[in-house]
Amino acid sequence: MKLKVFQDKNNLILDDVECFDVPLCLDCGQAFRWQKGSDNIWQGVACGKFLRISQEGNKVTLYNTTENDFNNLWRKYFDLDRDYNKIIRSYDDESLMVACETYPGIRILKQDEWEALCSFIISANNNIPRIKGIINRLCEQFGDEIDGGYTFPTAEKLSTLTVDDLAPIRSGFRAKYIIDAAQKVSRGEVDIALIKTLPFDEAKAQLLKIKGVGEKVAQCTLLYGFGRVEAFPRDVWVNRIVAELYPDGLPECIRDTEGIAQQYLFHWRRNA
DNA sequence: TCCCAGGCTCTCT
DNA sequence: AGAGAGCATGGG
Repeated sequence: MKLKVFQDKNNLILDDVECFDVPLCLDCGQAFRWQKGSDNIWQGVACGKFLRISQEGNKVTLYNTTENDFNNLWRKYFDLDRDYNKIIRSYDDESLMVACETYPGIRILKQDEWEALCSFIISANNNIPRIKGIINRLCEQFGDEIDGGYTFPTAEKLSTLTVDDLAPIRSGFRAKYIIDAAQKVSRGEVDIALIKTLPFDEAKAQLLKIKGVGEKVAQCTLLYGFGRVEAFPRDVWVNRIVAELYPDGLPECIRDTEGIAQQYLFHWRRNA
């Protein structure tokens, strides 16, 4: 995309953005920590920074942000170097085309690997408002304060806790899974750095060693945390879509970008 | 009140 | 290997 980037005092402006709907990206069920503040400015903590961001038409404002931070952090986080127009054009499946036309601004956020893993462990058999609540309490209790928000607690930090310590976040039966994940990741039994280098199936196998991580959570972690867009997480909504539209298999055109197609379809079906 | 939620583990066939 | 119960909690 012919993205224009320039500084306006303390703010970083993006102009002529394509296939980028900031509120949609931040609130379509892939990340759980962004909140809409007053005056339509969204705020949250990611990439170790507290960010406020807003959008009017094709113009996006990242408040109090340098061009360095944009290029080093946010460009990747918002997946701005991927040509979503090209991907959408490559879809020749009718339902998928409708989904893309309806919600063309969806992008796959490249979140922190550990945060994505932990977040989708919490997502199991849970609803999105409650997932957000649990994760917010987790960050407030055990993360570090940073400007207006809190960082996501590290695996090292959480590995020192017990299930009882997590009672205040009210995560239910998932607490023991969070602890197991934190312990395995912090001691390198599940090695995030290694997983980045592994082929998809081997990477998934590593994640499946964690209690509370099954097929769906592993796929979500690989998609939203590791940027593996060939992942195809199947939740109840996606399963409905597959049963209704693709009973004989997924369309050929989504090969290698299954995860992106999945996100369009998920959001489309959920809001139908 | 009841059903369900971006599922997983454990147990029983 | 495949099916089914149980799981904590709270939003709608």
